[in-house]
Amino acid sequence: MSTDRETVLREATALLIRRPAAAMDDIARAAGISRATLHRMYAGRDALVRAIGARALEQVSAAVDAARIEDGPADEALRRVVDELMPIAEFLGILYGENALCEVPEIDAAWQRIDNRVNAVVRQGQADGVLRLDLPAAWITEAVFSLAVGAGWAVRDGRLARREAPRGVAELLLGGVGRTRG
Amino acid sequence: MSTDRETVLREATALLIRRPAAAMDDIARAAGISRATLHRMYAGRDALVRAIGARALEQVSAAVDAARIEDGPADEALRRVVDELMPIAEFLGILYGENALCEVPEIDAAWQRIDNRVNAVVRQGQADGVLRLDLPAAWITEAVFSLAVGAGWAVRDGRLARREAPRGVAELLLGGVGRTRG
DNA sequence: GCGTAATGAGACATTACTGTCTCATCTGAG
DNA sequence: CTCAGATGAGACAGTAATGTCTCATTACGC
Repeated sequence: MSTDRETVLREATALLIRRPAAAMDDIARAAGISRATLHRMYAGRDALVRAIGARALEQVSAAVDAARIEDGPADEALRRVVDELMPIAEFLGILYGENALCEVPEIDAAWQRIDNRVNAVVRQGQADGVLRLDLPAAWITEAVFSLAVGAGWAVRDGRLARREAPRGVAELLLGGVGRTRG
Repeated sequence: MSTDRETVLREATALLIRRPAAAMDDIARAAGISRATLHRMYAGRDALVRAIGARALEQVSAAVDAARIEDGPADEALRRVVDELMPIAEFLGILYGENALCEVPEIDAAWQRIDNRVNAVVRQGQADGVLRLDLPAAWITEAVFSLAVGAGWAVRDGRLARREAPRGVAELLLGGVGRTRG
């Protein structure tokens, strides 16, 4: 079948999100290839999971790049980053779900760089008076990703329309759900 | 060591959040008991995981009860439920992390009941004009739990002070992070 | 059509975890 | 103190997954 690494990684990701304990056999079948080929492409399960993590980080990093978060007001930057993040929420989700990835130094470092970029934008937004000062910047940053992941799950489970997701995340993040400012 | 089931479940939960693939051996050591005793307390790994899920649901359910979410305005109800949820965010986290639990009918059903209770409060809040109507109730409900779990992670990793967490979640949820209503 | 490379199917040994067992030791009630 | 019950340490077989291998078949460039 489709033996290109892109497809394999995508299918493997999709499966591992649902069943993190899936065996190589299941992963291979999900990707439409044999277990032998999967082993030829990746030295072992660890290597595969690390490749998935690296790929996920590439996607997230590219999304943040595409959002040009360093340009313009922080609130608009956050809207853009959410817009870019939602289509790849699955990749973001696996970075959250597969805690084993945090123990890979390179992956953890790469994640830290992404987190720091968003964090810097948040702090800038606070300094510019665009974002609230009474919430820790680290928490706002965490919320951006948490909400994106949560919305991704909701979309996958059919509780939230895909086209509603980006606006839903951005509106909730920036404006909150209350009609009177709490 | 401490052989009461309460401690064992708590330690097992704490470990499985970090390493969902942990072996019975690791779990026993983390709980300070021998693998033999762990097997005497729970018939097997499945039984242990299901017990953890059931315990987690009890905690979450008790938290929602304690918050009396059906009383008073919805925004205040959400603040109370966040206050009650944060101390047990780890239990909430494992319900999100251990996807295997969703496949246990009783646990999934119990979770649905909790989700529905919060969802009903959200819809009531929208009908009362307290919560925004332009965000799906299901998404707001999802966000409550997503933010609580995310804040729990941030607290565990030292990125957010524990005492800041409840207010941080409630403020972000209800008021958003922007200084101008977005 | 030919030949090289890649794939699929499956055998195989190895490893890791599980679940059960025994037995020595410890603990606590009477 | 004594004894019953609980625990810890570890042996043991069974099982599932891994990683490596071979070989037949397929796909593809020439």
